[in-house]
Amino acid sequence: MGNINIKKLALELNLSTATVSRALGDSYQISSETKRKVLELAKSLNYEPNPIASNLRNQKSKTIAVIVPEVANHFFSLAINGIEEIARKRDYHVLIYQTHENSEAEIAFTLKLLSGRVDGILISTSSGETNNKQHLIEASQSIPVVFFDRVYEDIEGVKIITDDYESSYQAVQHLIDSGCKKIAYLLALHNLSTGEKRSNGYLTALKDNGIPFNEDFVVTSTPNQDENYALIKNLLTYYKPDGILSSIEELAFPCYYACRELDLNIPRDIKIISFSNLDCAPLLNPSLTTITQPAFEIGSEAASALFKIFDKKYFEPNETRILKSVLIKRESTAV
Amino acid sequence: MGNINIKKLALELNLSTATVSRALGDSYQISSETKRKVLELAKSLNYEPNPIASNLRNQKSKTIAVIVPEVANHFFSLAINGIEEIARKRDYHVLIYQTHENSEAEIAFTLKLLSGRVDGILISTSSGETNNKQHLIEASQSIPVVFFDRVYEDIEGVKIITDDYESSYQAVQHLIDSGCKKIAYLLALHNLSTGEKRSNGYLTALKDNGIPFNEDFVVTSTPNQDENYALIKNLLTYYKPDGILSSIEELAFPCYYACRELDLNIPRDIKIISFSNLDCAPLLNPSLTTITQPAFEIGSEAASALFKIFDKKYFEPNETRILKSVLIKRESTAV
DNA sequence: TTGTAAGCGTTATCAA
DNA sequence: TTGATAACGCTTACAA
Repeated sequence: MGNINIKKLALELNLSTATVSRALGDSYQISSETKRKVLELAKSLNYEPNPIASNLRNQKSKTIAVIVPEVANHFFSLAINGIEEIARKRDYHVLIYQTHENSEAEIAFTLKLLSGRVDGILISTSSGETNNKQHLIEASQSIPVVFFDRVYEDIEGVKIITDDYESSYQAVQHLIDSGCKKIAYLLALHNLSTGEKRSNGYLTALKDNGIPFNEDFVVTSTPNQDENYALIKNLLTYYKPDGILSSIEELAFPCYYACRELDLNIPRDIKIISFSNLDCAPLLNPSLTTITQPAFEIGSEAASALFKIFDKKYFEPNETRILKSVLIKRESTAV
Repeated sequence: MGNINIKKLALELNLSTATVSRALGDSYQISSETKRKVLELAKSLNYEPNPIASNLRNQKSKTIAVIVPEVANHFFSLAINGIEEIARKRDYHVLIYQTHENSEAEIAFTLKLLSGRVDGILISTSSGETNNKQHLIEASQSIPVVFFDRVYEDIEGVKIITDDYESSYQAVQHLIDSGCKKIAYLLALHNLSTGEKRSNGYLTALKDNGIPFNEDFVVTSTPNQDENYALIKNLLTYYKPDGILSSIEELAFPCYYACRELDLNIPRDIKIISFSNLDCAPLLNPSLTTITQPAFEIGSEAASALFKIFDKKYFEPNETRILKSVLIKRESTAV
């Protein structure tokens, strides 16, 4: 089972471990006859090389780490799917770490990974309160790191993101075109460039349409879902917006529930758009207009970028790849 | 960064590597003065021990593997979430592998993992056509393995599952109680005990209610989503069931779409229940009656069981933990 | 074409 | 309380 190793193969065949190792590696130095014998015995004994020993010797782990806020989130699980598929093609292994939006956890994971456990890191940053980036800088100085979706623009590194500003702008424009005058914004990821761009899209679209900004219409989300629900209900009750743009998927459902409870009809009384990768969006009641990010592609692009770094050992330090999201108009913003 | 090791610390401090190692491990044999010096230098140089070397020496990887059909599936991503949380508490690392329901892939992953890369495996089996289990038997003979949700009952091993038979039975009973007479079953996982139990629940509930079984009402799902959609449309068009039980989440949406296209009203013309962990079920149009499995708990229970095996080095070879699913009645089965 | 031996970074045994 | 050394399983100069 697990405990058959090169030494035993060598002993059995009256060869040196070196020869066995080379035969297994299909080295040109070894006679085909020897290769045949070694391979035969290896197969018959179900020999599998110990990757840990080989990693130690080769100073690489054939493993990459993926650090995300949550696995159980449509966007991230799709991204992981994309990452895993690329890693599979290269025979790499994928370690998963969840931060639950906790910076401390993110820092701890990141630093622990810099000593050989992985050859590279793919990270979508947590949006915890403490705007701590030192660990990200250290990480990218020490091993290849690719940032995806949730990034800090001011950190040097390869980044795979989407056109957040444009998407957000376009969404607000769509709300305005559909007749909305009082557009609320559910703010999240505020300390990240990702969130900042989404906010800017909202603000600029308002301005370009001559709609004055009113901070009462901005709800800042919290890590607590109940609290978010209360905040949204409060927004709907006291400020009565006629349109909502939610900057993250997690806040779309609470909007629906709050509207139900307050007996507001979507889209008649209020129109809703959300950044979201929910595949049930078309089946909701009413179906939800979404800004949908190419989550799978973000993952596979990020992984590909990482492998490109492995291969070339050179890359533009600030290469950024921007993928396009799509605004899918559905009933929740119907006129 | 990555390349500071015990040897360098030892050199710097004029100590042996043994002493440094012991100091870092807080061994009782080391004077507190020495410990202080070592720890201080280690911290100042940002030293992190190389886990690969330590793994090789200790013959354990502090890593577990999770093998699932898909990451981007609500059930599995929740289960992974549960697994990750437990692993985190024990300072274990989690490797993810997706089989995409491909037995070949599952076999390859499993066998590759038996040579030291991981200390244990958590697996939810793929339901590929070839009913190949040899690799699972080999795996559990060689390292600790815990099976969850999708299992073969005839393989020895620790299993975490749900009450599939009862859930399925109860769902059909609910359909019958709601007035359905022609109940279709969307069959999946047929080669696994999991699927078999769900089928049996369906069959027995029909029998107990004096409803003759009609094989035209059973649709066997395929890996191809378009084909599944066509099969369901065909079922609805030609056999006109008045109730559907879907044995997997993936087939619930196609049912909704097919009903829309055929202008069938849910629940008036046809009632639908699905095994599902979709959190949008209550917001669908109409809201979907579901059998919801405790996905997160299945994951955390499975991980806990694995760690129990690590700890005790002993366990009942066929210990099975059965968690309860819940039938949540919603509009899709309203009378 | 094959063998010897060193070394990857740790840890544990044994001796001092 | 500390040090010398071997060993984990594999790969690769260097030698034969």
